[in-house]
Amino acid sequence: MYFKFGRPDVARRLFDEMPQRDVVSYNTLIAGYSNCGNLAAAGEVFDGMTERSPVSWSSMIAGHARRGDLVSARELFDRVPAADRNVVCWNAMVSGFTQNERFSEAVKVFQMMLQESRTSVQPNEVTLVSVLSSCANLGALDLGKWIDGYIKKRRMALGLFLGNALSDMYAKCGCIVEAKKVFDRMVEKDVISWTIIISASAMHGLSEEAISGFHDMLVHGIKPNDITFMAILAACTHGGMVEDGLNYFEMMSREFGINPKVEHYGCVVDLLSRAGRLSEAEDIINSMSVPPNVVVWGALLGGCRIYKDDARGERVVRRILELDPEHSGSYVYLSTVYASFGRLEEAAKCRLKMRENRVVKTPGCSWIEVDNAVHEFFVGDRSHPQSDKIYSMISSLGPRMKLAGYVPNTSVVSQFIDEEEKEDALFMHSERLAVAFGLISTKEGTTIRVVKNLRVCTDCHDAMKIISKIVEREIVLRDRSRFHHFKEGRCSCKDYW
DNA sequence: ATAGGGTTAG
Repeated sequence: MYFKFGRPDVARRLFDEMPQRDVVSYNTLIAGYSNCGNLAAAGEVFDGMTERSPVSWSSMIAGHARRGDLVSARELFDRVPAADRNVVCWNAMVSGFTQNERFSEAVKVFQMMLQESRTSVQPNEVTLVSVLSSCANLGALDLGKWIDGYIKKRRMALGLFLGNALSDMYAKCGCIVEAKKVFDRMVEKDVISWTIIISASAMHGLSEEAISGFHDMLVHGIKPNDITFMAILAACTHGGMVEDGLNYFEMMSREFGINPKVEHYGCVVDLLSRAGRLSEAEDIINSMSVPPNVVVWGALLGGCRIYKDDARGERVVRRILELDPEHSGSYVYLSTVYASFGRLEEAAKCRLKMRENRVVKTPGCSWIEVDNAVHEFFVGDRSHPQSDKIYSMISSLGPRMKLAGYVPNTSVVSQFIDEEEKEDALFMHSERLAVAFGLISTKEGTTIRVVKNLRVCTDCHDAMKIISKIVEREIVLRDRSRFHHFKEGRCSCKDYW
């Protein structure tokens, strides 16, 4: 109890004053220290134990994993006596990797667990929830489907946790119909279940469905939370429904008493900026009840780019660089603004400054799941074993794409403004590598599903549309914020994203 | 009695 009230010292005194101490008393102390992040103290108690139980081990593993120290977690895990290596120990590892965004390692641990489970442990609901979350993040649909089958085979109940995790996995893997089926099968639904469906609709550009989902939710007596409003605002942004978005933003505080967080302002500024209402967006930033961050200013900057409002853009860049001197996008944008005014010297200075400050951009990365394995590609990557085949597939597509009307978008501006900038254009963007690998390694006619860590650039978006047409394949590309379904030369986002 | 889990913009 004293741990829960933030008084580990009191808990420790009580422990020391106990006339007798058993394994459970030790475990309680370890768990307490672990939960408040004091792994040194937990380790000291753990090392002093003469007799340990599975609880002692899993508390220690989870404690290290929560702090992101997966190396120590792993070392401990490997030391657990076989008899004590129960399902909770495994779960601590799987969830540890998942919570630290090391999704493919989470999947690997799960697969190791399955190898072992034939004799000793079986995954339970907690394991599956963790792995499904990793699948959702990786876009690993095959494994996700396998887990769905496993749940059915073992006749496991679709409780709130498992149902939500399964539904979210389908949604994030691009199968919105399946996600809804799971939702419908669930006996009990909470605010998270509804939010998953609303945000799934938003991610797929189905704004009307998102809005009707929101109203259904209210009819069912479920109260939206701040995350639900994030989802509904994102739906309005993706659908260009500016007035609706502003109404929901109003409604959030007025009817539901939820104070907008910086994230909500980010959505609204994005909503207005994309629609070209730049001065309204800037007014909102200047009247915010919380200090604006880089994301909020960045959303306005995005609008300045689209609508070529260079004067405002330059102003916004200065604000961003005050907050984050390493913001790569701003340097790139600023140099473009200078270049467009013919101030080439200043443009060059800006690029130089970027190099001096060692501004690092997130490298573009895409991945695709083929035969239960996730294949990862970086910009210009040649490390894949089948790299030669991949590149020859890309070059063989080239002439066919040109014939079908594809014009590479190589203008200086487009190279500057995309997230992966100029020098990358000499290489191949990661999503093209992943799609090409999909083309050479899957059966004709199957849908190709690729996930990307950044947003897709205009040029690749055009290329994907053409490729879907000439190879007669559906390409589902999930980028950082939404899904693009390319089919017969068109994209589900209607080129608004 | 003490351990492990799901939703969030750009």
